Formats: sequence, C-alpha cells, structure tokens
Amino acid sequence: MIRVLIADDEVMIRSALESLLGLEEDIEVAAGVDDGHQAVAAAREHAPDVCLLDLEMPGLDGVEAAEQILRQVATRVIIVTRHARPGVLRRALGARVSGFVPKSTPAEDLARVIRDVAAGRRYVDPDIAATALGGERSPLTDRELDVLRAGRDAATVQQIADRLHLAPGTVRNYLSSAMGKLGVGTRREASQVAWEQGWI
Amino acid sequence: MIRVLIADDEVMIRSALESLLGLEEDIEVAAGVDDGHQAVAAAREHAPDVCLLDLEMPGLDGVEAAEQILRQVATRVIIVTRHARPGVLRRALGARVSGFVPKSTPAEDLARVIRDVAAGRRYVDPDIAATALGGERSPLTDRELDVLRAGRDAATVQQIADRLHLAPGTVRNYLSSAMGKLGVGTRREASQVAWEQGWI
DNA sequence: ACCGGGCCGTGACAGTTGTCATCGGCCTAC
DNA sequence: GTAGGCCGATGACAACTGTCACGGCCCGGT
Repeated sequence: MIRVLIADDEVMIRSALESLLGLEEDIEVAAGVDDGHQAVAAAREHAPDVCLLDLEMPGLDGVEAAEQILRQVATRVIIVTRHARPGVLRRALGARVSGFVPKSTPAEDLARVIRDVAAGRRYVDPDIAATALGGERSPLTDRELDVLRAGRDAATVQQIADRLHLAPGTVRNYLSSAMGKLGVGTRREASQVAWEQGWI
Repeated sequence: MIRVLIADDEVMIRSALESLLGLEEDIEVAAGVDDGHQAVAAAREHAPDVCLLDLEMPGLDGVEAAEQILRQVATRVIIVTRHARPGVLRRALGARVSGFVPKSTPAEDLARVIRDVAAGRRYVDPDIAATALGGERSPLTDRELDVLRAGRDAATVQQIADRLHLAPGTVRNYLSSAMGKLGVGTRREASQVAWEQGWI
C-alpha cells in the first residue's frame, strides 16, 4: 500500500485527487493539506511514501516545502504545477525531487507516476524536460535577478531600493541592464519574462 | 440520468471531475472540453442537462460561453471559478446562470449542486453571495472602466489611447480620476483593484 | 601586478506618468 | 432653462523612469 500526502491550496482539485487516488487499490491518501507549512508538518507526522506537492502554494512553495521535507523525512516528492517553467524544474531537481508533472496531465496518469516514484524511479514530464534542456541559462547577474524579484510586487523603484537596501539609482541601473539583456522596454516586462523562464 | 458537459482548460482538474462525476449513479459526463468556443459547440451537439463551465478559460470566458449556450440550447449552466469576484457573480446571474461555485468547494459537493441545478433549483455559494450583496457597486464611470480594462495589458498610456482612439491626455485624466476614486497611486493598482472587484 | 567583471553609487538627460485647471459639447433632471 | 454630470481635449507642472557615462570597490584569473 502506497501512502500519499497531497498538498494543494485549491480545495476542489485536492479533494478530487484524494477521492480518485483513494479508489486505487494500492494507494491510500494519508493526508491532504492547504499550504507548504502544513505539508512539512503533515509529512513529519505521517511519514508518507510519496508527497504530491503543488508548486503554487501560499507560504512555502512546493519546492521549498520539498527541501524541508526531504531533509527531515525519508520519503519521495512529486511536484505538480500549473505553469511548467523550465528554471523551476532545475530548482526542483536540485532539491532531490523525484517527479515533476504539469497540471495538463490527466488525473488518470497520476496514479502511474505515483507508483513509479514509490518504486524508486523518477518521472519528469517529457515536454518540460525538453524545454528545460533546450532553454538557456539565465544571462542575468545575481543582483539583476534580485531587483527583478523585488520588482515583481513593488510599484516604484524607491520601494525596490528600500527592500534591497540599495540606492534608487543602482536599482535603475540593474533594471536597465536586465531590460537590455532581455530585449524589453519596461521593468515589468522584464520581471514577466524572467518569471516565465523560471529564473526568479 | 443527468448528462453533464464539463469545460475547464486545466486538464488535470477536468479529467478528475469527469472520472469522479462519472462514478455517480445518476450522472453521466457527455463531453469534456478545453475552452469557451468548444463549450458552445459541444453544448449544441450534445444538448446536456447541465453545463459546468470554468470562468477562466482562453477564448470565451465562462460567462460569455454561458450567454451563447443559453441562447441556443435548452440547458442549465453552473459557473466554477478560482477567484470568486463579486461583480462576476452579478454578470453571471445576468446571463441566467443557475449555479455559481468557487473552486474552494470540495469536489464531493459538486454532484449535489449538479442535482440541484438539474432539478431546476439555483445554487450560489453562500460566501460569494454575501460578499456580492455587501460589496458596493463600482464608483467608476464607464469610460474609466474602459481605460482600466485597456490598461490591464497595455504598457504605456499611448497604447491605451491608440486602442480607445483617444488622446493620451484624456486617458491620463480618466486614469487619474479612477486612481483617485479607488485610493491608489498607480494605474496598475487601479486595474488590479477593479479586476478583483469584478468591475472589468 | 594587471586586467576583467560583477557590484554599488552618482549625476545628468529625455521621455513618461500622474495631477491640476480649464475648456466646450452633450445629456438628464429639477 | 439651467445646473450638474459625463465625455473629450489641451496645456502646464512635478515626479518618476529608463538611459548613459562615469567613478570606486572587491575578487578571481593570468
């Protein structure tokens, strides 16, 4: 019997997967939780064979939760994500994640992936793997990535500067340089591109 | 036997719901599709008893698809949405939609809602209904809403002006006025707020 | 020892954005 | 009929943004 932990902040899909996987003869849903922190706690408590973690969760995201769980519990992790960004796959594999599937995967296939992973194999969605292999590494410097990250939810340059303890001019320079490298005209587009590539 | 059409662009949740609802003795999934246009076509072809439409879909959104379907086919529509914005509920009810549930609803409850709606009753999630009743009507003028809508995916004032065939100064004025009414400092925040309220 | 490169900052400049005052035209309500 | 509201536009102004040039610091490679 494979004991599974499911973490997804969207109740409808989580409950649907719980019911559906529960119907499989060899799978048992040990716990279902809402966010990354709960996932870590539940993994420690139930020590499941496989953890199915949504990437997009409040608090800890899926990869961060995976890192913490794998440090503390002998289990295997599958990351599920809506937007399969190549850089995130790299992050996930770096965190010793065993499986990586987009939500464009039919629910029926999940059971098979869970069995594969429970048996010690790895499973990465072929499309994402191909994109990640083809996609280049970020041409951006660490600091440029920092300002883009901070710029994702900051309205003004001054706010970014405050958050990073930098001078506004410095922030403008990094943004300008990043925008140049990415071939876009505004910092918002730059943040957008960097996010889609999974660089931030 | 209640025949159901499911439209959701996220394969995993759609396939999960198809499987789960298919297990109910009195429910049969007649079709499952990816976007609004396909939903309209499939509804005409299969004439299902109930259409379960995701709000967030490429092409036609759920409410637009509902309008077209209800004009052409004798059926009932349930809108499912991730972000339950009060204004959208108003739009949906205006389109003669019979049910409105957020994705924070457990999948198990969906079958009950479908039966209710198939029996001619209406079902609106109580939380959303309360929010919609309590929430105020938009304080914004039609033109202000136009510029905010156009501003959602335009980078510069000039682009908004071009799209609406207005002078840039006029656009700035509407934006400024809307920003004042909404108590925010940038047009992006204003668009954000208006969107969350379901005004655009 | 000498680059080169990333890092942090300044100053200056043009272009964009947000604010304000003001105008005329068109409706609607009183 | 007139006062008030929304619509479209203009001009002026301050603030913010993006670009460029330039300075200094520190570190790794040669």
